Parts: sequence; structure tokens; C-alpha cells
Amino acid sequence: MATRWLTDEERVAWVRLAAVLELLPGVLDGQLRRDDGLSHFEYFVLAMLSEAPDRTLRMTALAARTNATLPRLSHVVKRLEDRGLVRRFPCPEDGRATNAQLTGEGWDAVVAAAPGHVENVRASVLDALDPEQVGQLAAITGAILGRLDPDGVVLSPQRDTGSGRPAEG
Amino acid sequence: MATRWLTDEERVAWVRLAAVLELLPGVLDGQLRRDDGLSHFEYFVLAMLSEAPDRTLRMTALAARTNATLPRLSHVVKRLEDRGLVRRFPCPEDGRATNAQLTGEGWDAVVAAAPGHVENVRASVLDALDPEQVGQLAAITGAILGRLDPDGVVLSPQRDTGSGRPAEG
DNA sequence: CCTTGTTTGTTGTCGTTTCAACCAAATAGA
DNA sequence: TCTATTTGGTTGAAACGACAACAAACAAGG
Repeated sequence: MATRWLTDEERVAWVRLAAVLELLPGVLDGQLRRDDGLSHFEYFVLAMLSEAPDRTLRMTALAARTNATLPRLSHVVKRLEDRGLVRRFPCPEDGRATNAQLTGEGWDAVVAAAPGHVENVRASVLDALDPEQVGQLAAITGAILGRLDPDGVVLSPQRDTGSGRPAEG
Repeated sequence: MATRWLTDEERVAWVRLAAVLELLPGVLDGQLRRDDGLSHFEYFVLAMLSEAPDRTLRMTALAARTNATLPRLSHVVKRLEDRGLVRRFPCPEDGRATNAQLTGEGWDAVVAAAPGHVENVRASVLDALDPEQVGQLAAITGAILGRLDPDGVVLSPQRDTGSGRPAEG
């Protein structure tokens, strides 16, 4: 069938979203690298662990939450382990599985990095929007995620918000 | 000063946007790789050339529009040249500069890839939104770009929308 | 001109990601 | 029980991007 090209309104929205998609990761990554010596992905891995029960997660679960392939995660966790931020040990219940656990040092690293990261998110995104737009953004991205991730794999299943502080998603 | 942590509304919006940021590039890239043998970045380079006057752009200008470093672009264009999709020649007006020009074959590749890509953009993003939300998304991303790219470097300066078809941003 | 400095690209090296092969534990079937 | 398949994860080689070093052309002063 004939291609449904984009209307002018659609094109503007898409071009801008594509530009954000292109620029924002670099901004997030750059700040964390500069200030905390962590890539955004590394930070994200640590943050996911920080909000998990016992600060521990199986590699497969961690890969799902971070949208990483298992090989990629394996390499990254190895490096984090070498730096003392994470420790790995075989899962007691399943001999095949490996658990990754945040060390005290790793926790400290997340705690140290979180404020600057949040500050950056504010400066780059949230503070550019009025409260109404924040709500609209949540609805819009929610709808898009309905297409990209119907089962909500990446949205860490329920955060208890009662615990310490870090995490953020 | 004390960190201003995110409110619940802000956190939801941000977590979802972060998830979109994480998933969408992979979806766009995957479709183009599968169906057209092009990475999303390669497609984007070709698309930018396709809407330039004479389908030609200087490397520096192309790098700005694609938000790439010059070394990266140089490598990618070399590969595209090897595949016959682009040709390079020294700029007549400035001996230092190199022009990249889309070949006929390159044009054909963009024309062939564009419909599937647009279709994917619709399926993944636009069709998930009602018309009102499309407008909101344009406003929101516009505001964010005000922070990320105040000078509008990546938004290709004026598209003539009158020409052939491809391009898209 | 000759020198200094800046702009424009390319090339080489290194770290990271991806992909394919692999191993080991668990599970299912005969 | 013994084999076959599936699941969970690691490892090594190839591809790609980032950063630094470099070469060549322009520009500005003396």
C-alpha cells in the first residue's frame, strides 16, 4: 500500500524527538563520566542493583532491566567487579545462575553520583517544562512504551520508594 | 545545597522517558538493518544528503547535522563510499574541505528504505498518540532542545519539503 | 614571502559492544 | 539412568566509536 508520509505536525514532533534521542544520551553520559568516572550504563546498572532486595540481582534479571544483552552485561559487570563496586557469586537456588551484588563501595559510588545526575536531569529536561507538560510527557511516553515494551520489562517492577535514597530509573 | 529530588510526577515522567531513550534507538536501528542493510546512523547520513542542495554537503556540515564527530563521520562515509552509496571529492572553493555527495545508487537506497522507516516511526511512536498529544510532544521536545541544543545545530536549517520525497529528519 | 595559528579531514590506537562459539547446570524423555 | 534439549552465563574475535596525533590548506602579520 502507499506509504502514509508524515503530516507537518507529525514531522515536527518526530524530528524534535529524534534530536532529543540523539543528544540527551551524550549529555547524561558526559556528566557522569566527568564528575563520577562512570558511564551512564554503568551508573544505571549500579542504580538498578541499589534498589533491588539485598542489593542483589541475577544477571538475566539485571540484563532485562538495563535492556542489555547478556554478553554486554557480563563484560561490564566484570569491569565493575574489578573496580570493587560489584561482587559476583553463584546463585544458591540455581547452579547455572550468577548473582550480582552491590558492594558497600558500589553503594557509596551511587550515592555520590546520584545528586549530580538528578541535577543534570532537571537542568536538561524537567526544568524546561511546566508542571502540566510533565504530566503530558508521562502520558506520551507511557503510550509509546505500550508499543516498545508492552510487558514493561524495563520498568523495574514496583519500586518501594521507602528505602534509603538512590535509584531513580 | 541540598539535592532537589524528583517529585512522584517528575519521577514517572523521567523514568518513562529514560526507557524510551533506551528502547527506541534499538527498534529504529533493528528495522533498518533487517530490511535495508543500513544502520540508523548510515540511513540518517544518507537522508541528510538527500535533502541537501545538489545532494552534496561538506563533511563538517554533515557532521553537525548528524551530531557525529568528524572522525566517526569520516569512517562511516568511507564505508558508504566503498558500497557506492556516496562519493567524495575535494571542495573547489576550499582545498581543505571535502564534499560528500549522494550517488544515484545512494538515492535509490534512501528511497527504498524511507517507507519502511516511516512506517516504523508510525507504529512505534506516532500512532500511539492522539493528535493533541502529537502537538504536546512537539512543544515538549522543543523546550528540551532549548536546553540541549540552544543554537539548533542538529535541526537541519530549513527543509524545503517541496522536493522529491525522502528526508525526514 | 615566511611564520604562526586556525580550520578541515584522515589515520591509528584503544576501549567498548556485538556476535558466535562454548561450557555447565538444569530439565525432559525414553 | 542416560541422553537430548533448554537455560544461564562466560569468553574471544571482529566491528565500531572516541580520542589523539597528524597532514594539508587557508588566513593574518610582519
